[in-house]
Amino acid sequence: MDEAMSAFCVKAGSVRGGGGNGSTGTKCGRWNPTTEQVKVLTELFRSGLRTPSTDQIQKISTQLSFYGKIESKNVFYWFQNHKARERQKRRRVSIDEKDLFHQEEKISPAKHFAELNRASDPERVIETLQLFPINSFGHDSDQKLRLHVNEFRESAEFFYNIGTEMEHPRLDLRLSFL
Amino acid sequence: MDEAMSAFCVKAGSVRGGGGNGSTGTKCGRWNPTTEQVKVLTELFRSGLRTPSTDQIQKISTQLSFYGKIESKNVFYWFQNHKARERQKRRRVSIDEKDLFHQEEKISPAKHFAELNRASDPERVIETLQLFPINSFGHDSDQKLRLHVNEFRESAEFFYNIGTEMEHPRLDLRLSFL
DNA sequence: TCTGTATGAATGAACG
DNA sequence: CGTTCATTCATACAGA
Repeated sequence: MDEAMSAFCVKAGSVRGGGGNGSTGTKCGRWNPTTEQVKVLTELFRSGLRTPSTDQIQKISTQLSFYGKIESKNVFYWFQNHKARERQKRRRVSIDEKDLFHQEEKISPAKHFAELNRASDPERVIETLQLFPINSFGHDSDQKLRLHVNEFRESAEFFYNIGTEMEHPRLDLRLSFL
Repeated sequence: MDEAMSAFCVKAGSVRGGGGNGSTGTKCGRWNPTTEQVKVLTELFRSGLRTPSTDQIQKISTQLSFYGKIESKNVFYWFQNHKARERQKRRRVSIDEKDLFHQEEKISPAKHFAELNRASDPERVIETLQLFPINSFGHDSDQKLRLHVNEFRESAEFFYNIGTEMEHPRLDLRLSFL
């Protein structure tokens, strides 16, 4: 536990861009992204960006600051978390699906669809994302600014013996006291 | 926020395994554990299980699915919350105790006792709990098997160390699709 | 019906 | 990167 905990409050009132965020008073202490910020970040992620470089983080942060207070580390963490959670979720769901046949489907296909939908995100991960430069200040050097390609692997991983695969692992959860 | 807020449960409202579920028709929208499920989870927790591994979560989830609809993430969240709240409560109590010098019992002694009692669980936390080793289908190697793809060890450690002064090119992140 | 509380779910932050 | 912690949001449910 790092007990440093600076905790600087700031939170410019409720300047929050425009989206909802009606949630709370958004005190302070930790970054609370505006809907616009989330939107952009999500879109970048969906575009394939998973591990932005320091430069990219810097740029993204700068741009997002337009919508509200934000720091580089926020962007950094956002991507770390988003990526990690996408994987974690995928892992868990896929596991559940195998167990589904158990008592599955006596319910509307809608539900099944919903679950599948959530888990079926195209695995296409474009590690390289083109952050289109614009000549915002006229004298922009107009350089293409190609963001280097990160290695994308994701090969070896998951699917470790979930218990020798299938047929009900048949282990007893009915603890003695039940 | 999260665009994928799907999952309309429908909860066939019938399958409930062992009866119980005194709750109700349990519509859905969020997991509503049956009394049996809570019982098992609680017992596991009391046994010392605090942070089940992914494997354990799967197994627990599978077993609990007998009592009703449940997903891995539900188990995951359950332990996460339970642990956090126990900790939170404990902290609260200790704070209150110090507060006693100033406040001195505004609440009935009974209630206070109850809280203290509940929070005073032997700190012994068996982080690793042998999940019912019933010699079911045995070969559950239970190993972590974490493949550490060591690439760049710590290259991307944030800390906005923009390093070599590369003047950040003005590029626009306002994606066209926004 | 309204309100307070318990708890499921989500996520920012950070650790190992 | 996977995991864990802290805090907060959202909702089911009990009591008044």
